Amino acid sequence: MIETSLLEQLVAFHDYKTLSAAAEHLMTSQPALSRSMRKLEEDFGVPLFERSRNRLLLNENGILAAECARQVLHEQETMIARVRALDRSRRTIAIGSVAPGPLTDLSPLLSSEYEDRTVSTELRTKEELIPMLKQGIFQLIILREVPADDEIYASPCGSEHLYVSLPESHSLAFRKSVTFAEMDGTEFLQISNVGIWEDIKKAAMPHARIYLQKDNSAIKAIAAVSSMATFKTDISLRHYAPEPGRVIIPFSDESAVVHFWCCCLKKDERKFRGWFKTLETKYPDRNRHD
Amino acid sequence: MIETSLLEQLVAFHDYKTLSAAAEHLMTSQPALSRSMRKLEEDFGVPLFERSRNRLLLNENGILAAECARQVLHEQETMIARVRALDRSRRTIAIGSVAPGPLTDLSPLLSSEYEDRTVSTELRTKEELIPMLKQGIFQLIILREVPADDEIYASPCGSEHLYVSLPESHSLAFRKSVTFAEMDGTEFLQISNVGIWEDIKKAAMPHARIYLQKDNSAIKAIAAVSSMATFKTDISLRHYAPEPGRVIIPFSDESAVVHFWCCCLKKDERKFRGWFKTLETKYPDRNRHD
DNA sequence: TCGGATTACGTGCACCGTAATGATC
DNA sequence: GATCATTACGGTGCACGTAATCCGA
Repeated sequence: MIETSLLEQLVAFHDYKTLSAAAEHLMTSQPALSRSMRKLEEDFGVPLFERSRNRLLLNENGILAAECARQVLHEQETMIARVRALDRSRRTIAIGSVAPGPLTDLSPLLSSEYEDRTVSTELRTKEELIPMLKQGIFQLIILREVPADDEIYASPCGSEHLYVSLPESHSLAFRKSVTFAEMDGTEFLQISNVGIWEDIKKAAMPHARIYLQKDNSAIKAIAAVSSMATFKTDISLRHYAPEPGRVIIPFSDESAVVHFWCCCLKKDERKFRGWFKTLETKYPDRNRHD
Repeated sequence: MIETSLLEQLVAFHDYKTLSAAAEHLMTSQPALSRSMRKLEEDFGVPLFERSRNRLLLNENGILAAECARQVLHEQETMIARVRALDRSRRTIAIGSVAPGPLTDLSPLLSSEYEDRTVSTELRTKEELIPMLKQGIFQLIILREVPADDEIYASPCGSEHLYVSLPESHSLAFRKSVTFAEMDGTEFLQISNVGIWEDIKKAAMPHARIYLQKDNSAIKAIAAVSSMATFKTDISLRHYAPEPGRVIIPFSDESAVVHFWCCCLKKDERKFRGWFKTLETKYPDRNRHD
């Protein structure tokens, strides 16, 4: 068998045409490279070069060998990349969700459940999440429902209730609750992407004007002092400090409450035994489906 | 990059399950292998093993690495085989022909033209020869005609005339020539495969009984003393001694004479410049087509 | 004379094997 | 006690770099 370093040197010689240029590029000496090429020829067992006194050229065999060597080296790199990628994936839990709320609640929990692994989160549509779960891109996904898929295990993981944040001066600021119908036509400022809430709001308040802003602290500050309505949820309220001079009012509509399910592949259920136990404790079954 | 020897050792460990067994198989020492596996881990940059105090196991990464390594090693072997095959092919000239006659004449000529290469010959049908020429399995082929193919160069390389060999006692033994019609229905003994002559004989003498024999010296001896007719050609007569007690009579039919063309790929024409010059000298043009 | 390959030569270190140690069954 | 991996240690070979040589443009 032929050592990888020799193949690299062959490829370098093929690319740089002279031993000296290749040697420089490889940060080695010309004689070392010259010897390597001899050894390579020895290992292949066939002549690879045409030698004149001060010129070394690849012959037909050598050209083929260099081309194949490049291929083999590429295969090796692929191998290394694959192993490293596997290792990385073994050290992280990737969780995808249709909404940011449950991630806010669950990712710290996940981190403490699996202390040696890092948790990465991503927002996606349900249509994207299921195939990505199957491909192993995500180990866990959070949906609004139990998917009709017998490869997938699901467990309830809480709910989220939509609120509106209004300046105290707003005409509805005194209310205990509001309806989507009452708020339809209002202008909202919204920070960042909110997944499925987008669709719910669009459906329930077709005339609302929602200004989506990137999650940028400057904009955030502006929103804090502006008189525009913004959205909150029970989850976000638990995690972030209330803004002074504003009142928080729940939407009373049924569609303002969403229940979530945390899913994994059935084949991975054992791996996440501990995690699902935690979920069951934290979110005692309303209507489990598993 | 990772040295090939380390990958081989990894694969051996994967196969043999313990360092000691793998070390024995690799004809090296246990400590050496232990160190190699550490180095391999270092090179991959990720853990490949689960180590207990006196047990070494591949982890998930390691298993993937071993599987990929096996693949890479296989690629390497393929590379080596390809280069060696190319070298071999560069050292031999493979010539295919529709008939054995021209090979008898030409292969010694080829050998002396290309002293450093070995000549290998094969009998095939025209339908097989042309694709095999294009695939590089043959560098030269001999056909009865100029192929209608603009990738192929052709040059005349002589002709062959069919004769019959009869015992002196035969009723036609006194003739200066015979016709296929006169010989139709005769029993012939024929040594070995003769390519296109087969078809010519079958077409011209549909009632002849030709007993094909393997090229076996015992049978040859029998043929020499038997009274059965056999075939000869001007080429075979030039190369092999006449058989005593027999007369050699040419077929006078037009189809008993065949002209041959030596062909190569146009792209190889330059490589065979010298050879075709030799042919042109030996077989001055009757009706060249190139 | 310069650029490039090879040969000559001395050196260092990387790897090897033996032996010892540690650990588990 | 047997088996297996790892650590320790001393020795050797091999591959390296420098320098010298040779050759061709």
